Amino acid sequence: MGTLKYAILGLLDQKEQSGYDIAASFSSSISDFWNANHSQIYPELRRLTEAGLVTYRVEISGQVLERKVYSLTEEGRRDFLSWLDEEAPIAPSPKDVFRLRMFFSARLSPERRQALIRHELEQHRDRLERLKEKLESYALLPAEDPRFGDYLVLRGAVMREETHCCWLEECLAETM
Amino acid sequence: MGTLKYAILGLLDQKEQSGYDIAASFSSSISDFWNANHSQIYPELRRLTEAGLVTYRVEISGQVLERKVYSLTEEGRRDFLSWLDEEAPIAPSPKDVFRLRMFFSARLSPERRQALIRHELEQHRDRLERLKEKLESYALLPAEDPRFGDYLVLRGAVMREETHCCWLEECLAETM
DNA sequence: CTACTCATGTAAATAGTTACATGATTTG
DNA sequence: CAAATCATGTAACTATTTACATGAGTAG
Repeated sequence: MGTLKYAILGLLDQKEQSGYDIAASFSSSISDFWNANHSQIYPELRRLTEAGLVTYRVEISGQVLERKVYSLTEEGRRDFLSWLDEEAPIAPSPKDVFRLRMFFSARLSPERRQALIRHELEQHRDRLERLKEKLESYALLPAEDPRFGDYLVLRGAVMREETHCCWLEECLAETM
Repeated sequence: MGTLKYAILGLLDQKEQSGYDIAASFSSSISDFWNANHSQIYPELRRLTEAGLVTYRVEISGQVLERKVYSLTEEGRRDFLSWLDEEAPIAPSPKDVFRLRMFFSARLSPERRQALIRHELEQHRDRLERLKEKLESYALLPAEDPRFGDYLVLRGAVMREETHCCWLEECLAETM
């Protein structure tokens, strides 16, 4: 699909930044629906530069440390906006190792099945707490605010985790 | 992670079957949390055979058409059951192209943003209907039934889709 | 006899992870 | 001065997708 390309173009559309900054975004805000390591980002930035969709200037931090600050070209912005506007078919259901385990869980003892569910539930409750805290920092934003997209997806992530926890609790209850 | 390996071993643990059958499972029941094409399955079955985790016998359908029926070896079953019993750390949030688009959606006109959401919602409502119909065929199963895992994950898939539809409806409402 | 399903594979390309490799800058 | 963070890259491997390739069996 080449989605990484558009994730990067979209971040650069918001503000010019380095590969390192992009990697940092993928480990924080965006990590609730996309991620990529620097080892994937740097080569992609090279390809985007070669394709003329982004350019960079070199900044020096301190005495020598180089920092390549990337920004979109006209063509890059056009490409991004045209991707953003596409009505795509929905993605196949995401892969989920835990659900796979539950699918096969009739082969476990009731005790072990419950232990696995409890372990999963604990971790998802932590994630949910973290997300809720983040969400609080966004009061209800108007739809015109440039950060409205952030708010929508964060709200979606909270709902997703809440439902997942809820499902796990039901699984526990039904196996007791 | 090598999850495909355990998905295949788990299916073979349920009953002996061919690569073709496994591929069919990945396009139906299991597709709500895992999938793989036959081009990934056949090479994996070869590797599992070489590793001594599965064996096969050749069946002939009709006059000549060969069908390799795979089953678990003792070692294969041990390996599968030990994987099944592992308490693993939760997976990173799944990648989701639509959420990525929504994250950037401040760059769209309100009309286009709404059109994208409505398009997504229609498709997820269809998927939800299909899942609900499937779920009806499972009455409440006792936790001891070998098909109880199927029931749990199907219930989880319904909840996941319901929440996703719910989120999309909220997105629509808040942008109007 | 045509279209669909059964059945098995390989090849080539893209996507993604983990490890290797290096060195500067900042903070405590 | 040690540890964390800033900063950029490559190499090797694993995972996944799409396309190529072939042919038998079945139902209408």
